Amino acid sequence: MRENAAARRISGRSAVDTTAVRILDLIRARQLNVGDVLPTERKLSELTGASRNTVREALRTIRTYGLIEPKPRVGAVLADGRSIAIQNFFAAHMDVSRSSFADIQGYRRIIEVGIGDHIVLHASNEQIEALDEINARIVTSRSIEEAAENDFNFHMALIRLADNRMLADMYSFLSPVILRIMTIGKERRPVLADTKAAHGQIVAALRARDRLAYAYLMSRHLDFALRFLPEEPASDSE
Amino acid sequence: MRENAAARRISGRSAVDTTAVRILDLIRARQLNVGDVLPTERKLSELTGASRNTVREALRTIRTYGLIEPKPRVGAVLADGRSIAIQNFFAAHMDVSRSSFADIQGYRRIIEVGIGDHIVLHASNEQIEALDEINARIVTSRSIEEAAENDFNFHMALIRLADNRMLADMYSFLSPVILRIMTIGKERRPVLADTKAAHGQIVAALRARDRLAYAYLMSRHLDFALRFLPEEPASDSE
DNA sequence: TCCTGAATTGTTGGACCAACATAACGCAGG
DNA sequence: CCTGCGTTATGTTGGTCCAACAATTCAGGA
Repeated sequence: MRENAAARRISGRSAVDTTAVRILDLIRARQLNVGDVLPTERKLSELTGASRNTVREALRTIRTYGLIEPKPRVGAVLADGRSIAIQNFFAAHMDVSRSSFADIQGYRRIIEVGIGDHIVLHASNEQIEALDEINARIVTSRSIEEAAENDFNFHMALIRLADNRMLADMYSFLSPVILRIMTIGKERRPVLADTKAAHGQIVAALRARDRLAYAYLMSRHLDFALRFLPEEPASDSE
Repeated sequence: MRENAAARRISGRSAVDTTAVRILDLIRARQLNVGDVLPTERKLSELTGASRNTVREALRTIRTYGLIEPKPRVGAVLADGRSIAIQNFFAAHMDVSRSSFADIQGYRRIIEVGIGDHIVLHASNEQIEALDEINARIVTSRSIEEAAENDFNFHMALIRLADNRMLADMYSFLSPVILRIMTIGKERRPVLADTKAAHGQIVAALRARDRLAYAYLMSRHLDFALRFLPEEPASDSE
């Protein structure tokens, strides 16, 4: 145990860090994949020579990365929690509230116009049809909140067609703010049919694989929404 | 204490999670900034009603986010370890999902191509000239890291011309990973003159206010970079 | 200036709990 | 007597807590 501490000192890292590295090495060495289980904490304690508390702190680190999900009775399960982990990272580091509505809408515009090329080139006809289905739900909304949610779902489905996890993660991270923007917009101008029509045109452009039309229509659609937003920044959500 | 744990169980979260949230709330409530110190673990244990081990696990989570750095004798210090934290985060995930690099490059492409319109319409000639200046520094780089940094600075300057806070925040958030991608790319193919030339063409397109040329050149530039990324990136460094 | 002591994190070992899965057991019915 | 089923005992595991010691660092006094 004492020489363990010495080795730790040499490597410059704490026992928890070295333990975390060892566990990650173990995962790599055993070629574990998502769904496989890690040895129990007590076993890991034996394997690494560290105490169970140290192992737990190391596992906590790996867990924060979204790589494992502990399951009682069976052990830690290799997970694919990348999305959630990224969202937590964003939440911990970025202060969305300091951005203005215009900023976020501008960001959306760059993104949603920008993904047009990829969608036109790679999306299947079925996927595009599915967009129509989602779009149809907007006019059935019973409340403004529900309408905003349906609106967001349409745009989120579009984002997903871009086939880029980072993008999807960022969007779901921003979803509360975007929903808030949409809600405010619909409060000021509650014409769901117009929104549905605009979405419909966008889908039609995709169906025709017309990237220029898509870019134009999407850009106009988002600009239009911006026109009905107040100047204030996105203060306190939730 | 026992009923405390029970209440936590009911709230759906673990004691560690709620403790982490409470500590983050504490940081926010006290308006703590980088360099300020958190209460000691024992104090936090009293404040949150959780045991010291639980507090330690919560602190470990926050630490993994790079928000604090523990210092013996004084307590945890609010830190700006974002870069390292994000690098570690992606390093931990590269082994699992190899598509991360492609994801990020795809994201960059959407963004950097997408901001062309705004730059062409709103950037001043002086701002565009400044890009040339930044670009010139690339060939003076003395090391690969410095070259990557100069490369990134050029792209970051472009992003800033988009005049969108959310965008700039996202980019600086991702900067550690982008820098790493650039470093790897330059290690494989260290031709700085080519990069400078590609950047120069992009700036020329902006100067001519030619948005189509910009989109084409930028898209090609980023695709080109992607071609020199390994299939299995980020094999253990340091 | 140097040194002692105190405070704090780092680490360890141990303990208990709740949840859960499995094995062992007992009982009714054939 | 055997078989099948429901029930109970048992063991394992993560979650939490406690007490103790080592290592480090700083404050303050000799």
